[in-house]
Amino acid sequence: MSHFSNSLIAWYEIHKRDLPWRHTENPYYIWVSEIMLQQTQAQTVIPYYNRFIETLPTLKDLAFAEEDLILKLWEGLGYYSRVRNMKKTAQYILENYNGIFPNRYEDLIKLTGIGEYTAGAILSIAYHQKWSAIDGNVSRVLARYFGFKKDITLNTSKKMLTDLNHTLLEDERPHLYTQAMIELGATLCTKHNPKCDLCPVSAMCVAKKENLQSVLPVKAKAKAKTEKHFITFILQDENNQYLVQKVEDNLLKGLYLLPQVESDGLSYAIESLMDQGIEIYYTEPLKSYKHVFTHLVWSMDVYFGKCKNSDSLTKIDHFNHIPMATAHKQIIHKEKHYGND
DNA sequence: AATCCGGGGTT
DNA sequence: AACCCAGGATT
Repeated sequence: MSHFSNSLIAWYEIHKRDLPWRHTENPYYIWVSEIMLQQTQAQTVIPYYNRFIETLPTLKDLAFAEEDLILKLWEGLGYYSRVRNMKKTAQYILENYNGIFPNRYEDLIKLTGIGEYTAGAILSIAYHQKWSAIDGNVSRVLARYFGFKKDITLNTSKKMLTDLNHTLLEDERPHLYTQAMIELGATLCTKHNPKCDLCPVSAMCVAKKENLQSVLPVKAKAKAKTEKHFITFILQDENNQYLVQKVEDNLLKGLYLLPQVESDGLSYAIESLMDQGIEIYYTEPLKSYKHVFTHLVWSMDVYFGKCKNSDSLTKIDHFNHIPMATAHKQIIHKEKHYGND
């Protein structure tokens, strides 16, 4: 047992945040929390986690849930394939493991949506097994503590960081070690302005000693975003029902969007919708909006429109009951004087 | 190895 | 505006 993990865990037990998934070791709940926490801050996850396990308290409930329901529970969290993969994996565990969540790495790593980090997190946190779980927080702590100066996103670096982590990971309390490393990265060893004066392991930290906190970890720069321009409609038919379209492409798959056409001008957009059987006979310009994704920016000129009745798209009375993409949910909210919620 | 996949928060 | 977040799948 290392001095490092002793100091780290002692600090963790005093200063850890009270998070809902820390009141359970049920592997189903730990799994739900870990998937939600992928690329998502803990404070954002809390209300989503509570609502999700209240609505779907068992793995079997998730396996049998409708896709519109699970996407509605995920609405606004992003990376929607996470929850579609969870349903698929819940069905797989029900059929192949009799509904018992697997507890071996070679089984977990085969499950859709579970990678090296999440497998390690479930094994260490739910099953108290000695497995590394290297996320962004842990990478940053390790890179600083050991003075690791290579790009941490390289595959070779990930292996080296896993080895370094194993030199610190103790046998007896892997569940506390894993969460403590993450907690340290999330609350003290942050990207900007790390609180080294409060850190339980600052004495031997290379970054602290050499004043490299703002240099480490080294990471490649992100690619520039491309921009796409759309004509977007809040569209009502002659029964005053709104029209929406379910996404079938990968981006936002399974969610609903307002009808929109990638175009610079209104006339082309109206023609394009006409080709899909949507006959627009009135339009009125509203505002323009921007929505930023990870690798993409949508700029949208929004119009209110009226169209003849058609069976081409999905008709709804209001937008509250379907999983809407945030890019359009925010437009609906800002333009609510057009009768929608 | 590079790219895709969301949305919110911080600096 | 740039970067990050309890990352994983696909190509």
